[in-house]
Amino acid sequence: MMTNNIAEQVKLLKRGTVEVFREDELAQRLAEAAKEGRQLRAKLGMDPTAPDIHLGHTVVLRKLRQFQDLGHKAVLIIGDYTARIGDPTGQNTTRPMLSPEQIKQNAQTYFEQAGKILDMSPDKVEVRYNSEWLADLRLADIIKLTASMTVARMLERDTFEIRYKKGEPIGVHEFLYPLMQGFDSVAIKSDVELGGTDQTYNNLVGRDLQKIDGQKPQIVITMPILVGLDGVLKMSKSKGNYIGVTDSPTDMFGKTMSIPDALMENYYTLLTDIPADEIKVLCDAAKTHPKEAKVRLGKLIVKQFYGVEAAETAAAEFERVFAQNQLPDDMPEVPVAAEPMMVSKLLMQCGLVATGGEARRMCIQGGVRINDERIADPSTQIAPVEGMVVQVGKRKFAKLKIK
RNA sequence: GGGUCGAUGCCCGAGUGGCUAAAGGGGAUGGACUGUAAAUCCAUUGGCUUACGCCUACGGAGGUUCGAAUCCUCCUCGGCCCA
Repeated sequence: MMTNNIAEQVKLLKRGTVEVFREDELAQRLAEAAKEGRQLRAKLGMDPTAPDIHLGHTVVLRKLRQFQDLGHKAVLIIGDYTARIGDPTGQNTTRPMLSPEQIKQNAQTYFEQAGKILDMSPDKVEVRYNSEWLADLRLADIIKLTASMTVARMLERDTFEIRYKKGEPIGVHEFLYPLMQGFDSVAIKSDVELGGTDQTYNNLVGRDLQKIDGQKPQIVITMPILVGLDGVLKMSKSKGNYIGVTDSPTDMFGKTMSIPDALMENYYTLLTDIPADEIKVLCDAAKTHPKEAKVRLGKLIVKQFYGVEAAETAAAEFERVFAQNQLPDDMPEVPVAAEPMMVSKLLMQCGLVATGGEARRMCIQGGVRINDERIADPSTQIAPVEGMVVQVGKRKFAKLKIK
């Protein structure tokens, strides 16, 4: 009976993962915890330099939530000390040091946003800053730590390997990053560590260090990296190809609608709980019209953050604005003076374009509409009227408010 | 420490004295088509000026020249090779 139960848990936890190191250990650890009546400690590291969470992060967070729902504890590590180095996974090497206040503030933002996915009740979450144990290490400790690793092994890391081959600089201190992160696992005695596949190496180092320390090595679960809206690069804030968890329902839905069809299956699998066989049907263009499937996906995503009603509203709004070319429900209201001015000035005041040149271009290219009338001449004088609707491109709107 | 090569616009990358606001590609944006998909086609892509022009830009600071991304000097950062 117990065995069966455990097998089911493993199956659940395995869904959507790329790899589990190792699956047999996971089953064993789950059984152990059940027998001893203790919570497993599932670790997830967080980078305090980029606190805004997007759907890419939620892939891992959703997995962590499953552990919580099975009664275990999420241990969130704020990498305030590791942030001094910067994860070599990113292209940037050394980052500017953040002030403690800044870190605290970023962490706060992170918790608020992660709370949309995680169970934040006190018995389900533990929060730790890694400066707690890293700041006081002495050189002797660090030497011991570095002695556990060889240069050859370090260079196995894909990012190091690539950069090394390309002749790009690699700071020696960057070698410390995986070690520090691995040491976190030792410090908090984690049972499981979650992360994207880009964290595989780092997380496996944690396993090694725990073994050396005489601990049971953590089970490492890697999740796929969510592809961004462009369909190619990984979803990230800096690439601008993301859906943020704080995006408005309208934006979330709209962005979902703009993903390439080929991405749908991936998104369904990683961002919803729809069973695999059902996803197959949805993503088969012969069985389901892609737009229909995408609408459903969009609703499911919005629903997770804003509820069913908001999801339906967003979908209806989308249909009206883009399929029927009508005006959106709520447009940002922009206060302007009543004096006539050139279109380009007006567009800038509305924040619809960044520069005069851009405004000019938009006009010439036919992207500017005022009260649904195309304005092609950038030197056209416009007399602002209360409620006048200014539009640039298909999705940028502003409603004038005379001040 | 010595030698050598390199740093160009959002990114990659051409350009070795004037024809260079700087080829080409990518990306992005606007338009056509459409399902805000893909593919395709056209256009735009430093700033200001109702566009005549002006200003700022090729790692940084000086210099040579009528004229410099291009030549010289110093500096900063990086690659590679030797030790």
